[in-house]
Amino acid sequence: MERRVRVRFAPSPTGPLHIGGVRTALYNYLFAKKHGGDFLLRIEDTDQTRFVPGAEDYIIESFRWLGVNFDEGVGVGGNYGPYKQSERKELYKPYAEQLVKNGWAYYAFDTAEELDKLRKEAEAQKKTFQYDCNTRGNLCNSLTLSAEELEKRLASGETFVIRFKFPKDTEIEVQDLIRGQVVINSNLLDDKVLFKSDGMPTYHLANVVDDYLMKISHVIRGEEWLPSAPLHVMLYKAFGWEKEMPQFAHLPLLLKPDGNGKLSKRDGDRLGFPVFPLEWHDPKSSEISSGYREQGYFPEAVINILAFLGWNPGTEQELFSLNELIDVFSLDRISKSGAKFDLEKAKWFNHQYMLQKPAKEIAQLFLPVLQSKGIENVSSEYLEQVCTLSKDRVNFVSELWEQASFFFQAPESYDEQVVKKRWNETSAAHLKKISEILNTAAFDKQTLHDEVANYIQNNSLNMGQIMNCLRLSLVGAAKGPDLFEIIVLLGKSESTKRITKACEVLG
RNA sequence: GCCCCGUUCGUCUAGUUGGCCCAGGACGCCAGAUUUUCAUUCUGGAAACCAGGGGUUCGAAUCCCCUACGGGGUACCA
Repeated sequence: MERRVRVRFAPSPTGPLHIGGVRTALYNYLFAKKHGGDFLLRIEDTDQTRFVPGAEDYIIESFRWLGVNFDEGVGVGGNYGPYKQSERKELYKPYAEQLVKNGWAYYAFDTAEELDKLRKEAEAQKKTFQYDCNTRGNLCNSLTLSAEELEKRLASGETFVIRFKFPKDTEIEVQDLIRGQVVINSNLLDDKVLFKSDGMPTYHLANVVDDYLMKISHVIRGEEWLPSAPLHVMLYKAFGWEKEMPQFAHLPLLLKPDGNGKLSKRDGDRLGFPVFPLEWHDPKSSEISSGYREQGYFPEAVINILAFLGWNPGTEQELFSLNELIDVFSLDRISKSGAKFDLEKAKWFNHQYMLQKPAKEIAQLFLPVLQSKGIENVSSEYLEQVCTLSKDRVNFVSELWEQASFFFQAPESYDEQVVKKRWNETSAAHLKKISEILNTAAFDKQTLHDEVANYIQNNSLNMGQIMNCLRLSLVGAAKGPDLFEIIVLLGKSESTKRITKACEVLG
């Protein structure tokens, strides 16, 4: 029988979630929905020293904005809770001890300082110290201590960690849905700490135990986890959970757009694109990192951008809604190599959504911008029409002001380049005539166009010359949509007023 | 250092079983068209000899090996 698909996104709340994480979550979500399964949010806060206040809410808010919804987990509940590892704290130790009992793990009493020293010594000899099958026999642990000594130490409350005991000379196979089979020899692996001296499990233990208890069917996570996948596979074996072991899929990483290395938090503001879904105010440094939302990206665009960073549908279609992505998504179309973020393409995606979106929706988003510029009392119809005329010309709502401000305030100055090129001593006289036409002709786009064109033709004038002067007087620059659309929208009196003023100023 | 993963236009990538690929699409770039301007739009173009070198084969981007380069890991972080 097919197992029910259950996947999880399991971030640790150590700061804002970056887009690599968002993409991982997205792929999990798409996979779950594609197969009619469940998508859960589990918070992995086993490292108490790295906890950052606000990070958890940030994560939840990010996915709410993106429209990626969890079926279960922190913030939504479910039958397998709690979904925050710190709230499951008590549950892990028995599992670790079970492994000690059945010989798959052992207590270790070496202090962090002692191990540090060993590492430094090894380093001095250009070697690497590893706590493994070759060294554990010489260290302080339940494999080397006598039974009485061990008993004494445990009874006295001395702190310890529990380490996994890798068997010697074993080829460990990991089946990866993206990479195929990966094999590694156990002698190369170190005896990872499963349970820390502060009473918390490490990622490895908590992850495997929780995935098992939460009946996770597929683990889709970043490639940085591939090296520890053999450990996880062995843990399932050690617990006797081989049948319940999820399938693994390790995603390629998101790389810096320039240079080398994986995308980091710092890259965003350095290179002019956000690495976070939402703006993040660091509680400690009070540093602000920009977010897609605040930069004016549409959530649909961000989804689309991220989906295509490391995956593609194999067709030439590039624009997909979230639901369409669910339809066509599959893990075997994920590429193996890392992807660099392309800012230009990201803008293009946003532009595509700008084209698609109804003016009404854009108007809603533009309203706050107008208010910030002190523009009040604009009718929603007027605003909407401005958006209809202008939205195709920008990538972001925030650029709309630059493109369309003249619809709300008369030009204060006139682009000098254009003045120099187009305005001459006869311009004012002609514009006054055109102003008269505007006042007498039927006030619709087509009629106005024809009348003005007639005037220009009858007087053997240059179309470009006159039209550009007219535009200059209304807009103040050589930009904007169709001139007669502008005139009709601005209205008769405003248009003539602007023409008159331009004639006065420019002579 | 050691281990693992990867490598097709500047970027994202198609190319899954070797022949239809002297490699296709998209972004960006360049040119032209349209236009009263700017932008959109449309048309066209430059752009990867498939990391390099060896094989296997009648035939390889596609299979094998080596090298180089890139990335990840190597913590009582996730």
